[in-house]
Amino acid sequence: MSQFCDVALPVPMDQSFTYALRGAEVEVGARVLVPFGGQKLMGVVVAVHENAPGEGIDVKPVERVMDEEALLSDELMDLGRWVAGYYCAPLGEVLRGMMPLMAEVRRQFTYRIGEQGRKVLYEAARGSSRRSRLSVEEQNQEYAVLNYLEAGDAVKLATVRSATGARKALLDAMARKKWLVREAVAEVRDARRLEKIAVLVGDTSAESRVVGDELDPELAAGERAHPVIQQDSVSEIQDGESQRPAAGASASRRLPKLNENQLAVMAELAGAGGRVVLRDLRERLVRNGISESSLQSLVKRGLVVIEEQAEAFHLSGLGAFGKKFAHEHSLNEAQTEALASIMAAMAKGFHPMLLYGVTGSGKTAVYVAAMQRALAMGKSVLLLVPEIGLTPAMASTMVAAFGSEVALLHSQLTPDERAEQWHRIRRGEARVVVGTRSAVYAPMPELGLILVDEEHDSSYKQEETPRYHGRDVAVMRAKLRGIPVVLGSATPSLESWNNAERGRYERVEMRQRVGGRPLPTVEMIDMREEFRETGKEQMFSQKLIAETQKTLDRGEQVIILLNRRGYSFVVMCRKCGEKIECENCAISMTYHKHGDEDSNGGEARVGERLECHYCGFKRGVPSHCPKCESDHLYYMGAGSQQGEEKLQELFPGARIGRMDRDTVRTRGDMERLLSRLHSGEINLLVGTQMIAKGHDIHGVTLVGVVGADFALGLPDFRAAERVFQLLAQVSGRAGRGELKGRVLVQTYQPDHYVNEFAREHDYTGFAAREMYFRRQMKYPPLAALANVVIQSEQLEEALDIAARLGKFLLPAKQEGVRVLGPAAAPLSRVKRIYRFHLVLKSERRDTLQRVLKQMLAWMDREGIARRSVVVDVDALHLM
DNA sequence: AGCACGCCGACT
DNA sequence: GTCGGCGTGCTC
Repeated sequence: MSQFCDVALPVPMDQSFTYALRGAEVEVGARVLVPFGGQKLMGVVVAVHENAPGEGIDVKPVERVMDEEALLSDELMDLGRWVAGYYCAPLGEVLRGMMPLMAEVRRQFTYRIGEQGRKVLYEAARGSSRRSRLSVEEQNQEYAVLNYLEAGDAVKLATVRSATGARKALLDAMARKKWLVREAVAEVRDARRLEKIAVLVGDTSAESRVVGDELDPELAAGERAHPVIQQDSVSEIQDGESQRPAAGASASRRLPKLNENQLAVMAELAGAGGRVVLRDLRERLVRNGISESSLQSLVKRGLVVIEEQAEAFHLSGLGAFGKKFAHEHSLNEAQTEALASIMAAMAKGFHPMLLYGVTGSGKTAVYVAAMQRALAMGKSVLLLVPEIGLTPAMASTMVAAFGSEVALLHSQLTPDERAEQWHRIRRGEARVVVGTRSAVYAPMPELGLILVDEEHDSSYKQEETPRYHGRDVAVMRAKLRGIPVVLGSATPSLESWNNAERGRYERVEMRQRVGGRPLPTVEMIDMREEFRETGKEQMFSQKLIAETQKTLDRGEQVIILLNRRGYSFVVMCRKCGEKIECENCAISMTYHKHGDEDSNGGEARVGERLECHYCGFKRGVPSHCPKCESDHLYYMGAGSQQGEEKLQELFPGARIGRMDRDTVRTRGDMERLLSRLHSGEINLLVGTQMIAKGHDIHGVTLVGVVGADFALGLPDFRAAERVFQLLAQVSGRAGRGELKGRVLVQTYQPDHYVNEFAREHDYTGFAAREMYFRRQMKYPPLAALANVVIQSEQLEEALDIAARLGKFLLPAKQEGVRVLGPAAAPLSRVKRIYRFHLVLKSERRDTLQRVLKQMLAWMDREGIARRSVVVDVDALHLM
């Protein structure tokens, strides 16, 4: 039995902490609750050993072992260590992000009366009053608290508050002046939601907990007709409290005479397989005119027991598209070949593949087929998707194909639901996991295949510590497990493309659309020429307007991409040239004309406003320039809201819908909008890049692209790649049905290579051209890159740290690390925080990593707070 | 990060 | 003399 364990805690420090076990047993990968600097924290055991830490360290005991066996497998622990090392993030923070079980620990405080408090109370009783600056009510409250705690027990915050009405701040203030003693406690609870089910006796499952007294309060107080089983074989969460199994269930089996209603209840239960969720059963009984007392009698007689089990997971709103996917889908030749390659890889151990398939080539069908094969081989499968909420069709396809074997992990789950799914997966109940970024850590037994859909999508990158890339973690997980990983995309990231070119990934191509449908033709509309001809700055060109009209007249559908939210994204004063910026950010505010929260059939109409798209700050629309008082305010730059308005004017007969973050907030919004598109209720859709995401709407034959080349001017080495991806993806929405599609791209730079390659659907050509630029400039994927962002609310502090880091990094240049900056970040101030940055590039990733680690260690020594320096390894953008 | 401790200025 | 604000440094 070991004496000590090292624990990784969710604090921004690159070290673990040693605790005494005092006889407790614990495995690496288990969670423990430990005291830490006046708090109680949940951490993960990273080592168990006999080595007492050095002199002067006051080793404290582990307060509680939360898991008897490892919650995180060796594989996931290794993955966590890799993520921490690669992304220069503290292991404890990485591990916290790997298990969404924080809902199971509630941090709390208790308060009890201190010596000083007793003295105060004693003096008050003798009539002497104290001087205080507090209000009379607050003083009274203080005395109420002292009175309440007089017995000396430690009482939870919530209890003190409900008894005396004292706020937390008041209690903390009392603790500070030593009237009270404050202590951190942490409550552990099971996050699984439980539901009651009625079970025909003889059908009890070991996983359930019988609570038979729920239906009849008298029964609970009096004699029980059957023994109560307290059986909980699921041991992830040890309550630590008494939960021992009682004697087995020997249900009394005198067969009494049952009346008609009771027999009906029995029949109903039997007909449903002997187990029915109580809520549903009650509903059915009511419908059949059977009173609940019949059920109660059966419970009393021990013929039916009420158990609790973890509630079945719920899939909301998947009905709309659920039927689309046939189980036995016939694959075409390219799909069959792709499937064969994946299946061949299953025998090879670690084997990364790039599935490059043009839009509409049927990648999803290949995924499903591969997943079914893997399941048949007894393996479980992980499918990562960018954002489930944005592509409900993917979710419903998976549910249609895999039913209750699938667990969906998406951002809209509550912490409890997330924990519940996590346990379900770990128990092996869900052998198919479909989820966003963090699902890459799903605790899957027998994981045999990982698929990453739309692997180029930027939502795979976490934009806070640990700043990992879900796709890259997926590849590393596959490597650690020795299994294949498939990265699918119509527009692969240059990283993955490069890996395929170098032979590190097997490349599998699907160059044809399913059903032999052609890719749409893509035409550029030169907006410079348009301006010369019309002399006006128009949002939509004559040609796009004419073609839209024709398409609508033919009864077909049109999608128009306008990749900016709001009405106008710059408000400028014509007299002094001042642009209205956010108070908190160095960013132009966007004008929203009547903030229509729900223009797609909704009611809410908020007044017009200016909005900052970075921090969310909103303000009213000024009538005068805030700087020079002139009233010549000028609204520039059209967003989707204005696009919708203009289209309404141009096509009064069209049935227009809008898809952007203002109109689509939840998955439900998205589903409703898509279903109106599918039904043809909407025939003209305008929106931001959301509309480019994998939607499969057969009636769309024309796609218009407005102002996409604006992004080419951004100070970002990936700008061209982003625009190409956007053009290719949105083009992919056209011509998915019987009729051929057409794409019209309005641009001021028709000769830009992005536009030229996009016109020809030539991803390969684009990649080669772009790779040349990256090679010359030593940008990824031909160099490893890290963005080091210095941030502080104080400008001087930010400048100072930036300068010191710059100086520290000077010698790194000798090691072949290029250091750009320090310089103001392109977003020089966000949410009141000033931002500077340094960009580090190196052809050797290990060198870059070493330099970053040295820098972080040096910062520790220098006392530079880690929160003021963000290290973003493989940054997707340098803003 | 979050928290305790300690120094200082403000106010009774 | 007392209170509370905030900067500093530590957490096994």
